[in-house]
Amino acid sequence: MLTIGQLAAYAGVTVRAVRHYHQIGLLPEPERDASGYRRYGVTAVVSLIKIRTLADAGVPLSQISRMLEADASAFAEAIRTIDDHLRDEIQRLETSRRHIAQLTAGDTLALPPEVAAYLDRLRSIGASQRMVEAERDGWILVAARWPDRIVEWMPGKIAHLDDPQVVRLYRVLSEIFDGDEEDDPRLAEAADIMACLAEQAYAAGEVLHAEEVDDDLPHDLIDALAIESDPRVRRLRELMRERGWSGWNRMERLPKPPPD
Amino acid sequence: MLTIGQLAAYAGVTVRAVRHYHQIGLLPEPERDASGYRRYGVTAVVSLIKIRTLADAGVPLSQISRMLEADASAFAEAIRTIDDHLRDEIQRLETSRRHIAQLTAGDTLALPPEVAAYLDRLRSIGASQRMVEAERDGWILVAARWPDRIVEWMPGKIAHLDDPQVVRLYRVLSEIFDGDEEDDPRLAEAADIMACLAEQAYAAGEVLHAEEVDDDLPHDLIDALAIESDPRVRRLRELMRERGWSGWNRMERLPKPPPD
DNA sequence: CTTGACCTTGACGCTGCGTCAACCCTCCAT
DNA sequence: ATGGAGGGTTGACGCAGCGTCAAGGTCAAG
Repeated sequence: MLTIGQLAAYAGVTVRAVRHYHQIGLLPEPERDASGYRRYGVTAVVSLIKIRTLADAGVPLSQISRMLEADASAFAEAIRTIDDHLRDEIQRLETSRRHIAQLTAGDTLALPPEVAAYLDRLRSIGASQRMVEAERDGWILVAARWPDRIVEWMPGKIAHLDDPQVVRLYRVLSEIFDGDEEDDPRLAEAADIMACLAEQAYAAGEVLHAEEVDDDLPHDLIDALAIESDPRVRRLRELMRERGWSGWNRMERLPKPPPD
Repeated sequence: MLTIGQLAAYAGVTVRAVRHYHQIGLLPEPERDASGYRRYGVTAVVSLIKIRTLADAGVPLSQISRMLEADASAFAEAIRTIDDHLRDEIQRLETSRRHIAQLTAGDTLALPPEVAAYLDRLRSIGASQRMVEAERDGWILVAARWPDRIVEWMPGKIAHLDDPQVVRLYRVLSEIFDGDEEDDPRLAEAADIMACLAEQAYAAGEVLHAEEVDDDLPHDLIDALAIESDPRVRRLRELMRERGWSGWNRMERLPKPPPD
């Protein structure tokens, strides 16, 4: 007659595990001796070894009792099911590994490398750290909504940065937002450039029409993000409105210039 | 301002997950509106997306906040650690898959194929189902203790089954244990054969010496197993004792024939 | 006014045990 | 006889990451 410790040692498991198997009814509780100790016969050893064999192979404890009673075909079927689960789990983890290999701190987190390249380019033309971070967060919002299309958009965006007007715009905006003047006169200059760029884009037919995008939320969020990160964006929007454009990131020509 | 449902939908997670992140302090609790609803700003969206990006890559939630604040080198280090864990986990599961592929119902469970072959051979020479199952359980005990050495022992064991005496022995034992006679006369015949075989083995120097095996427990268990599966084994042991042999599975010549 | 879709907190469930806590039993050396 | 080490006993919480009720309060629309 064996004690629980001897049984566990023989089968290569912990005492706690054996008690757990009792609790869930996987291994029957044995008789107790006079002092209340569990006393095991050899059949318990054999059962426990079988249980561990299946458990080590990845069979969930809840299915082991069924499998020990199953006939060959039911057993094989159960094995297939479990193997499928294992395969799925391995795939999941391997996907995780591939993802994690792509991760870097800072700009590239939650963004495809194309966008990271765009942000690097932004920095190199003189955009401030704050500016780049704000852009990054905006693109994170876009990437979450259109993870595939964003990659198509980036080449155009990057090319756009060759335009001296755009460079000037980002520099001016950087200066404005790095300063703390409530009503910086350069806001007007920025608005002028943006209106001019919008005009060019409109002339080239590049302004998005409402139907092309199924969902306004990302743009609204980016708006909110910009305002949250610096309230002077609100003033910038007003200035754009005066110049006949509705927004600040997704521009639309206002139906009528408001009489002032 | 977004509700929790809108926030969750945008980031592609469940509402429950967002609340969980609040609970563990991963995502800060936002302000509440007049009715007690949580109201989220855009920064929460960006944070949540970053959190999901890391979580989807297999980063444990408990480490995500640290990683979001880490510099590039600490981040990379953390990534390595997590990747190592993922690799280990994948290996574990792949090991499980290899194990599970080997599993079959019945005889081969918890036994190497060599032993299964031995058991098949046993059946083919006329051993009864009960007999084979008892042998199987015994070998399970042995395999648990000496998983490597058992494979070396099997060829000899299988060859042993070519001996007509052994065949006769198993048939007689099968008949005895399939019947229900308390004191079957064939027990004596079985004992005679076993004694004879023991004599041959002893002469060939094949009897194990006590020092060769570091551990008696498996043999003791097999003894107990046999007695548990059929009490008449006890009688068989007595008969062996009368013939000058100590045991029934691991035999030793008794020091002196007891004067009767 | 009702209905249905959201929101709130609180709590248990899952998987397979690890790890106290607080106490009892046995055996061995002194 | 005694004391301590090394067993055993039940009971309970903890872990990871949420899913899933329960039992409500709120909001927008018909």
